[in-house]
Amino acid sequence: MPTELRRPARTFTIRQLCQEFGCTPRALRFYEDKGLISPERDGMNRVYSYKDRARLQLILRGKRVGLALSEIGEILDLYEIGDGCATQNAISLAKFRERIRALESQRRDIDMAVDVLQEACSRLEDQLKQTRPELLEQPVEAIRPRRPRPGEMRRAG
Amino acid sequence: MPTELRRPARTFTIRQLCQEFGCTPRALRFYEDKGLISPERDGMNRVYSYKDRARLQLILRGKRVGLALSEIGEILDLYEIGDGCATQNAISLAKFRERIRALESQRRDIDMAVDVLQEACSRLEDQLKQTRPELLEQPVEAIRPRRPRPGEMRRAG
DNA sequence: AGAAGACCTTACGCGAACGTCAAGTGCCCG
DNA sequence: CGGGCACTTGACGTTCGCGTAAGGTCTTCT
Repeated sequence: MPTELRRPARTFTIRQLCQEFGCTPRALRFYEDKGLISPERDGMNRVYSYKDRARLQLILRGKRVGLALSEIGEILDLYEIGDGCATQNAISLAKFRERIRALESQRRDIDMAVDVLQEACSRLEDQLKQTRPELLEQPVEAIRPRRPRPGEMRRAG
Repeated sequence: MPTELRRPARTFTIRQLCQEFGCTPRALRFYEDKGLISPERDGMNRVYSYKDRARLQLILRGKRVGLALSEIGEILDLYEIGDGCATQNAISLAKFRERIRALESQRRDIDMAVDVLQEACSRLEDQLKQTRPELLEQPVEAIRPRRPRPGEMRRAG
């Protein structure tokens, strides 16, 4: 089975990856600046491989769960090690175990937050059913560009 | 049943809450500045009630799941509404539904991240078992204050 | 030829969430 | 009554994760 059939050796432009994952070119270049991805070059232009794409996916996932880019970098490095320094690996291992515990605790937080929000939604629904049932099930922007409230948020940007 | 037995009407100083929840006085004042908590005063000093404490807990939970302080503020406000403007409530409802979806997706991300990390841990363990089995099961700091690596992270703070 | 895109680099800017002084107040303790 | 501690209010500094010009290169279309 020829290699180009097993995996078409496809490459991606920066724009393509951005569209696929919903991020900006600036962000990708920023990640590269931080050493998280290192695409090939065609002249000046960046050329991303499947591997780069996979890394990007991990980066974005990590971000969404609140990892800092530096932490994501450590995790990504792991896949390049192979025969690295044992002490270093031991440190990584301990760190990752900590990370796992943190993530699991975070998952509990999420569950609780969802509960809170869902209870809040029920209360709101009840109220709306009694007053303005036609406003239910609307997407956010279909409702109205909110007028300025008096005591909204004191100095928030 | 007298009230002071049902709930001792206890209050907290800023330091006490900080110790309990592992944050700094600066952070608490910052949240207050943003309108997320409004403790009473004894002269100049802040006096936190059980209610304030509960709000703080929600704030920190929200933070850990990646909510911005402004979003946390909206959620907290909900518990003060009662008979608020219906349109406003409808907007809140839609927003919260969105938030719930986001959180559930985030939960999936966490599950995947945990998988990644756990797989990574297995690989590291295998390697260490073959090379330096005595380093296993150590907490991070018991191992060694890491020596400076050459190509660590190019410009990360 | 000229204009339009898609890419590049450099560099300054920004908002969020605090950290970190500096300077003052109130209260207890020896 | 001086010292120390916990608290206060500014006000400026910092880090992270990019956004946003400004200007240059290369290809491609008309």
